[in-house]
Amino acid sequence: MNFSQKVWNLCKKIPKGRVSTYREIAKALKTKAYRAVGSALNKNPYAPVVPCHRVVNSDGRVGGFARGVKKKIELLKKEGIKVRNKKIAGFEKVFFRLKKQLKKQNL
DNA sequence: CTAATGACATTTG
DNA sequence: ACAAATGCCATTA
Repeated sequence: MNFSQKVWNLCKKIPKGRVSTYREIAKALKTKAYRAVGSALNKNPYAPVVPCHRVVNSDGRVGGFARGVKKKIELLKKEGIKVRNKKIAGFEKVFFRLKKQLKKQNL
């Protein structure tokens, strides 16, 4: 499994109404390649399969999106996440901690 | 193999 | 708080 494959796999596990960060994904993969995570998501061929719009920057900003940041924000709002000025409202509340949550999910 | 790039993160001015 | 510069890792040319 390639790095990108792992990234997409983790992205799929982000529940609706929650967001994660590139940094957390990288950490979950035991690496610091958050840049590579972003790149992988950018070129992700499983557009509808992988909810890549739920991945944001570590400081709570929405970051970028292949089809336009605006689109990403719209999608997030549809999921129930409030976005103000390109920033996630209650970021800490909707933040999905990959490491912990995945552990609970697996057991 | 070397160089350049990016949906980032951190530090500095 | 904002903008710019630097570092980072995987991918791609």
